Amino acid sequence: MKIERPRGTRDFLPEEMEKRRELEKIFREVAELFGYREIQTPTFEHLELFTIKSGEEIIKEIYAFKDKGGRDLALRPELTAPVMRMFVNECSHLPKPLRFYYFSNCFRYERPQKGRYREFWQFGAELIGSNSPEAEAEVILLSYRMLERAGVNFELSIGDVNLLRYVLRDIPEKEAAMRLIDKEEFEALKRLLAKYDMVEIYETILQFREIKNVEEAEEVIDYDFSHLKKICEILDELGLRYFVDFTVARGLDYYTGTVFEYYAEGLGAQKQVCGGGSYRLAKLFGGEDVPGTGFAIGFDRVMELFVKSPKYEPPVVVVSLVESKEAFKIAERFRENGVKVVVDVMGRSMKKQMSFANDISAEYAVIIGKKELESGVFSVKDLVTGKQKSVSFEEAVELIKSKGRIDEE
RNA sequence: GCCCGGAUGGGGUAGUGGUUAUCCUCUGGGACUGUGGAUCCCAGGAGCCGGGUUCGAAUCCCGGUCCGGGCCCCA
Repeated sequence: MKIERPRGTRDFLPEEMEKRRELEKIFREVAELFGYREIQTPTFEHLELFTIKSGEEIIKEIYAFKDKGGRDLALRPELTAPVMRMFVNECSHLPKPLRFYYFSNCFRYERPQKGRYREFWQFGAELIGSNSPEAEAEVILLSYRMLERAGVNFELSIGDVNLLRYVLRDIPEKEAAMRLIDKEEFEALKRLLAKYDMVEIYETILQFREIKNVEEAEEVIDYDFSHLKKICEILDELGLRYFVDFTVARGLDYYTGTVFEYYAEGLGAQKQVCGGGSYRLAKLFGGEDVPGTGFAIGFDRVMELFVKSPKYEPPVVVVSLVESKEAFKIAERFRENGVKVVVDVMGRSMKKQMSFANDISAEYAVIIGKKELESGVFSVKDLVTGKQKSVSFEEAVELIKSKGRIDEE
């Protein structure tokens, strides 16, 4: 009986893994260029951390369990809460702003589908200590550059939950209305608002749908847009492409203002590749009321769109006709000189060893027989040209490292 | 949690209520014991799981699991 992978999990073979590392490297480089430093938090936390942030009803979407001491724990379903917990626990005294980035797996108990898995990876960043327009512009810029470098074709929408709260200030069911706006279920929204005789608010929200920038918004509603305007000024100056979209909403009330989302084509129903915004979470977790701004990129979704594939360098094959310990010694000499080599561990004939070298697309074979062992020379065969020559060890290393071709015997 | 569609060697597939389940690829070995790629030969390896119908099920039916797509959700 074969043991299957748990539902919604994946195995990554070398080729896929190399591609993932390549994308990860790009994200890291960009984050570090912005002065962000990597952190890591535990894979599991107290369940409470997540219920405080998101409410009891999220338990059904979480891998929650009791440990042997009866503690209620949960595999992290996201990273903002753990990062803010860490901040409150041990970083409150550090000079602000703090710039952190992370790349970790998260777990959610949901129905898997394209771009959605039960174990998935998030690459994110948090700027802690400020939610000024500059802080928010920086975080948006960082996420923008990361997705850009990854070659993703995306659309960026920037919204303001404060504006929505302002508009909905007299509605008893604010949260529900917010959700409907986020989901763009305007008919249901209309019914909800009609209940409270607030249809004119509905008209205002409908007008929001048409808005593409702050100037247009100012004509629709009397509201202080200076914060958002400042962000837009910076982003415009840098040539970023985005839409102001006030229907970008969040159901939870620790979001304080600016929120943004990135969408990409080609992912089916799961087309959001990144989401972010400003929040006040530190206080919820028992710390001072320090604001933060951050985002999380759905790493696996970006992977679906990430085409660049690093070229795999096959190893040099040491083809041995002598005792294996001699082959091991020679392989070690090459490795000490930075040359990636493999030796036969299958007890194969020379012919088979050559054939294996060919199968893995090796460019060079180093042949070690009695002759070579006695004379101390190395027979290097260029598997691209098919030509071979006898050289010293140093010459062999030099040739292989420079990827030189052997054109004649 | 809901709806739809799938599942045959490691990968890709054919077929059919009835002998030993097709072909390609792959992997290992050999032809060929100091030289790869070509060719040929041999070997390995499969009907998701459980139940039902039937003389007989991989095939039909039901349930489950997993995968894909959509909904819900998306902190």
